[in-house]
Amino acid sequence: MKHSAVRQTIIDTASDLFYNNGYNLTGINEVIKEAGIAKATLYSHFKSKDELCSAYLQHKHGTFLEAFDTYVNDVPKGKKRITAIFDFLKEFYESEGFNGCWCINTISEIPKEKIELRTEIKNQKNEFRDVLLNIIKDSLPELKPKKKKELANQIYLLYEGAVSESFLHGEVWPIDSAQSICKILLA
Amino acid sequence: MKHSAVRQTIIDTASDLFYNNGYNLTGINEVIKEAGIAKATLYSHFKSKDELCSAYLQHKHGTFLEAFDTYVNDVPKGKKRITAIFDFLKEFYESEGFNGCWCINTISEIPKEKIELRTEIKNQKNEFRDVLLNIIKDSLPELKPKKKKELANQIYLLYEGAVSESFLHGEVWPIDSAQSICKILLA
Amino acid sequence: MKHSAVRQTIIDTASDLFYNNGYNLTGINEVIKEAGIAKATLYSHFKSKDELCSAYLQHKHGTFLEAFDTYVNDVPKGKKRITAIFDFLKEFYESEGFNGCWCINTISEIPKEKIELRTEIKNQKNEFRDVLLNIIKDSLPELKPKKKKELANQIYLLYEGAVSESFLHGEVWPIDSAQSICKILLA
Amino acid sequence: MKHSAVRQTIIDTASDLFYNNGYNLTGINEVIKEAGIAKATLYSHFKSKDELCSAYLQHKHGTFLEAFDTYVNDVPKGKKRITAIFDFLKEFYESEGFNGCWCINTISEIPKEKIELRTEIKNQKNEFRDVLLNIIKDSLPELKPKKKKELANQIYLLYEGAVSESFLHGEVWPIDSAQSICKILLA
DNA sequence: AATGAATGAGCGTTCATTCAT
DNA sequence: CATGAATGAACGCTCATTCAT
Repeated sequence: MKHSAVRQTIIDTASDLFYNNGYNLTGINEVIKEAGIAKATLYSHFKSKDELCSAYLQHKHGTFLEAFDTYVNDVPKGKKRITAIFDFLKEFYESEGFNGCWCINTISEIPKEKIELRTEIKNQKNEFRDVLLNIIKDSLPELKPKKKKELANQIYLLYEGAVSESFLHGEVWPIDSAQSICKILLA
Repeated sequence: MKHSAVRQTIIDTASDLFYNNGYNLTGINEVIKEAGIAKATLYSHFKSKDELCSAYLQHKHGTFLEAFDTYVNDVPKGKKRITAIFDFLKEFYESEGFNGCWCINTISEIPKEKIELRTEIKNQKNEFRDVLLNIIKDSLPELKPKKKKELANQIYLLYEGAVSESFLHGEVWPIDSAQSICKILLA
Repeated sequence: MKHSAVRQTIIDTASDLFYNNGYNLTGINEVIKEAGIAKATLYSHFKSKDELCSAYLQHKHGTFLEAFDTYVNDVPKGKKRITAIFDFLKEFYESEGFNGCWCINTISEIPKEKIELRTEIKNQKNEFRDVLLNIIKDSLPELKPKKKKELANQIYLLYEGAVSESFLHGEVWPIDSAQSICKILLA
Repeated sequence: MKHSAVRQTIIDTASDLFYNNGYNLTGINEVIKEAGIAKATLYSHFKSKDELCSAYLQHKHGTFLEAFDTYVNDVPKGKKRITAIFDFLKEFYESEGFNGCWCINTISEIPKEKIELRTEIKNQKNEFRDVLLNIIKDSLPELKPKKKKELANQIYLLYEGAVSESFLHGEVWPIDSAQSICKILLA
């Protein structure tokens, strides 16, 4: 197996385990056993569990953004596309293995001193806000720049709240609620 | 020192440590050292770390609800009181030691099998929604019952999102954003 | 409750727990909880768990000897009475809560240095051998003294083996086997 | 040191300690200190103390059976070989570190729920009975099968009783007594 | 590049016992 | 005389990481 293929196997395996069972609750031994590799192999690809955590976050982020873009861009521009953001979330919520937001989950598990991981998480969220802003720019070009940014932040806030709360309660209403608020904001 | 006083010392100490540094990242040894008690003393008051976790969650919830009620009920009834919810949050955010939501933080740290803790967390959130609903009933009696409940859920969602996001970014804008949306909903 | 009554309650409770669940596996807390007394009350009656262990052994021994005497002396003198020893054991084996020999069980659980407990156990066994010897003297007066003693030791050995092995296997055959050997010895 | 060598070192060390000082009275810390290994090393070889206990029992059993076979098969076939069983036991009793029967000792120390260990112990005893039966088959082929099995059980019972009692009293007479009974049975 | 045995530090928990009240 | 809160020491066990091969 190619070097990079092993690396990807590790990331995929770790991602599933970290996301499903929690970062601290998943031991290195579990990862290597599931990935079918030796312990030192893991440490030759990632110099610490934290570094693997970083790779996990990036992997989830990349996969998410791709799925998100694909879904949303498939919807006609305009307000429809904006509210489709929450349709996407509903699908995400209903998909097998939904476990809330990896960023929120992970930030609770790591000590404050681990600046690099916390920065990674902030960056992801900021990038997601940019993605939302671009969708707005595309879909609602008539809005003033300031208004666009404000709306992006609002939708971001609703989205994040809906992820957390639908997960916490195990119920879909927070997503519906977020979407209904979104429609009001667009009115 | 009275028995119940020791118990409260343990809860206070554990609460600070769990909330500031994380539940799993805080060892029992740290709690007893900080509380100045022996390990067996802790275990005579709480039969497991999980039980102490439960006490921690309840302590935070109780303290929070009291401060919340005091603050909000001090504001004249009506829309003012509703939007004051986010003024309270801003004070909470700016207070020393703000570390986001103990529920969201804790639920990320515990395995799925720990039903009791997860139930405790859900109950707290539902109770908070009820508190919001009662404020609405008090402040906006003219609304239809269904509308009241819907509004309570919306404000709950905004509040929760604002807590998480202000903490994650270390910035106040999510609270402002939530409040501005709230005002729109009340318009 | 009278002082001595409390003491007896403790001994009875501890005896049941030590015998059924093992000496080391039974904690002081379990004893006091079951006996319905305070911890310091126990320690006012027994200055250590070892001392309670001693009382437990003596209690079992006394109860046993009484039941044994009653049973055996009810059988007509002669060889019948000797072999009835194993009928008694069969009843003991079949009684609820049979858990082998408290001496053998306990001696495995305590460190070699605890001479007092080990002596207590040896004394019990020697006393039991004397009891057997007396039964033989009573039942088979025609035997020579040396033969009596030899027979007592043999029956003792068979009895002890039968207790241990019936318990270990959870089967009655070792008692039958012991009895059949006994009959040969008497022939 | 080879992997399997470390494993054997652990078993040897644990066996000495468990057998001499008792299973519950011997902590894992004592085992690793004596074996000169790290705690996690022990747990990489045995996933629990119980599993180590199982290895200890098997080790004692194996060593015992080998010594037993060697000794007994060195004696000419016939009644001599049968009674030599107790000569072997006398040597065992007189050997340094004799501490009774590991099975009897261990079964007193473990809770009833530990079925696996209790089964292991029963199996060892049954295997020993089979060994005795085979010696009888070899040595006294003229006996009827039923008689052979009966005799095996009787000798087993005498042997077990003699082990326990010689250990308990610290005296050799139970072995002599058992052997004398054995001779009667063979007469 | 890959292995897996070995580690030191720490985990949550339980014990028999003491002592101020 | 009885209480029960508090203790220090030890328990069995798991962790992320290293290093000789």
